[in-house]
Amino acid sequence: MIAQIIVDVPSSQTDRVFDYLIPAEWEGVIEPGMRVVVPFGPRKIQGFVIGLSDTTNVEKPKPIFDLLDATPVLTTELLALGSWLSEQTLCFKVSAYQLMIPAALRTKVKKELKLADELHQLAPALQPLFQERDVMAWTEVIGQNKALAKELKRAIKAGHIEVHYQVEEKGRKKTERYLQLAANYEKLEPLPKRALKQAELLAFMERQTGPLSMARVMAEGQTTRQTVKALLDKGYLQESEQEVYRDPLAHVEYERTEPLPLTEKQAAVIRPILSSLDEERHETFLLHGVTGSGKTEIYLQAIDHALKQGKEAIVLVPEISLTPQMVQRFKGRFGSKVALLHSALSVGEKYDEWRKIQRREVQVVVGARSAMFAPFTNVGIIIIDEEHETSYKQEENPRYHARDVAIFRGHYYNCPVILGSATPSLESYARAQKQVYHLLPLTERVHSRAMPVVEIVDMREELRRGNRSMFSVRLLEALKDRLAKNEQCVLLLNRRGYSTFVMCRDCGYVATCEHCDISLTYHRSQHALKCHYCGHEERMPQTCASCGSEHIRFFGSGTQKVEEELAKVLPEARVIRMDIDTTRRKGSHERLLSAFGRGEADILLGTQMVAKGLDFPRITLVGVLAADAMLHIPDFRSAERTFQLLEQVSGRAGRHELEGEVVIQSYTPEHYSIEHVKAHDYEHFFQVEMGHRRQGLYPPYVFIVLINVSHPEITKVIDVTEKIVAFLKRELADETIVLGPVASPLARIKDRYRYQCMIKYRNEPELRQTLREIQQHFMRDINQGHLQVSIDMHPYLFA
DNA sequence: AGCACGCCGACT
DNA sequence: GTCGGCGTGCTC
Repeated sequence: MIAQIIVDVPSSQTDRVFDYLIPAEWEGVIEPGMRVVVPFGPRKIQGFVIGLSDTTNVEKPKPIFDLLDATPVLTTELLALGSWLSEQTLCFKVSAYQLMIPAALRTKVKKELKLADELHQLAPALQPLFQERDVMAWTEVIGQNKALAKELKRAIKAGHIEVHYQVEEKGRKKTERYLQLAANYEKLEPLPKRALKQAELLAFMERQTGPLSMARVMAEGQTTRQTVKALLDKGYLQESEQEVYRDPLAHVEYERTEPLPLTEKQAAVIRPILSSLDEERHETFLLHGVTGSGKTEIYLQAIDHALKQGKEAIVLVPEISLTPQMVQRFKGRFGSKVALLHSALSVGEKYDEWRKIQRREVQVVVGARSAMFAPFTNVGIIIIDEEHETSYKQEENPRYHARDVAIFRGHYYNCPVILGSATPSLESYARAQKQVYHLLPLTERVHSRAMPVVEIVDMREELRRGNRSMFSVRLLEALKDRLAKNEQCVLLLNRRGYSTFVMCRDCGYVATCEHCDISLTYHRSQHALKCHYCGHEERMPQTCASCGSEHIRFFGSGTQKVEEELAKVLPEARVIRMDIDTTRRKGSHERLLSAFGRGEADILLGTQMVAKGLDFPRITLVGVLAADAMLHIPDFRSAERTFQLLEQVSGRAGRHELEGEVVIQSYTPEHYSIEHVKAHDYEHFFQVEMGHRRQGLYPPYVFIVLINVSHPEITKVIDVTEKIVAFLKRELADETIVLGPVASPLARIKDRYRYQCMIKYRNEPELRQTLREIQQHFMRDINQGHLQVSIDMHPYLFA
């Protein structure tokens, strides 16, 4: 029997099937989707079995060396998905498969040296190495001593030392010690009279019905490790290891919730979803529901419907740790049927959640992007909440979008896919208009609550009137008003594209990174300058590096600065600040939010992270300090992102009985992305933005491919990019536009120069093949040189 | 990716 | 003469 294997060597030359012989004892045991260890050239490496066959063209296939899994880690469906994904995103097959398994299962190949002869046979220089042991890690010897390495090589050749390859898994299952009485404990010699503690423990154990974890024995039996050990040693107790799940939410209690009665509008929207479920028909729905319209309840009831059919559900939410309230709603409704997968979990915790899914111990997974690969086998419904969020696109290889994966799986299982958003991406909304997706509009808030009133303040006018502070008169008034009424406020400081850089006031010099062409960011806590791309760090300079002037200052406004200003103008206000600095520690996000929820602060001040998912009844004011910060980023989606952010954050106000108000400060209040927030008019914004896209030839009117080339030498980069552009112009259709080469917006990162070119096309059936040829053509340079060519079939980031 | 094989310069 | 530099090609 032959196993078809994708080896764990991410390179274009090994990106194909290799045939291996299945040893007789593993016939019928090895299945597609399992990981194995195989000999590959002189070494041993990991591989994924993707198929079985009776025949092979290989003359003398080598046998599989070892088996890593008892059950497949990849289902038949996931194997197909991986293959499709590698074609779509032009990544290696093995990279696609690695993506689908938890990090704890990734393996490392360890190279070991083993003494295979008598110690004295070895060259004298080598003997000290093997004095105490006969196996050692290759890394211990290599690289530190050239002469020694030479001797080693000779000894290996002579057969005195053998090289072994060990494939090792990174994560371990967590086990706990369990204790129980030994079967024959009554026949043992009685305990000595003075062993009072031991006698107590024995009595305690006699009262138990089954094995008890060590932790519980100590706590409930009021005893210590020494006492336990004494009884173990004497044979009264037996210990066993039991696997336990690391439960990230062990200490959290969830209140059980029941389905809420749906409003008429909600009922109208859920109907087509349920019939798609009942008819086992794949369909992609775009649920366009304004903030506060009750989208989540629709998700919950649709999932419930799928579960009742004995099926499973996958739910994606943007960076789940950011929305504890969302988690609460899922856990509250489905309890232990839910697994959570998000980036705040440790490697081990993620592995445990993944295994719950794999063993069918849960039926619902709620998670971030990668949760879309949950190894379910009977998916009934797939939901992507806040579908416009850019975090659903992975910005490293494999550059995939979770939405595309969702639709693949939806097709496979003939089940509905729901994309939900108050501000859908233009691509999705355009598809809904073309009836590719089924549009489900939900235009009213539940209980017909009013959308918050939006006021836009022109900050130029404010300046003309002599107000140089960062708060407009209107916003300050509103804040004071809420403080007086004991209501709560959210203040958003849009920091994206607006970092704190250091500039000389005399000559205009800006401190930049010496490895990257990008300005350094000032970090107050360490009084240092940092590069956000390579991590380079330097002290804040006293004088300008260019002209020597002492008038060097940092510009830009951080949340800390706003907090200080706030303390000056509203000293009585209690402020919670939420940004990268205050939420870095695990769980701090939840802590800050629940403190705010308990009313321990009046103002929640933060960056983008306060815009999403918050639902507190006492929030009646939302202030946006600089609405246009993001507008000037050179990205065709900047208007779309601005509108989305403003609309999202507006939605935090007045979600319950109290009415909400939004004050948006802007230097370009007439811009359509800001103006249309006023009437919460997505439809109009969409029309205007589509006009711009058509004019500039941007998605959804065309598809875009971004090719980024980087190399330490700028001449090489330009040369390669020019060749790529010339090739593409020759190969692709006349209507297709190839732009470039141009320097990337981040022209240098980590001492590598970066150039890019862009393809805009409508119809190119052979495109992926053409791009593969580029990868092949520069393979040599990529393999040995320092050339990198990255291809993004659907870019969201143009740096 | 590694690793071996193979062909040229500068050393004991 | 050999050691070791790295370009080239292969791994079932």
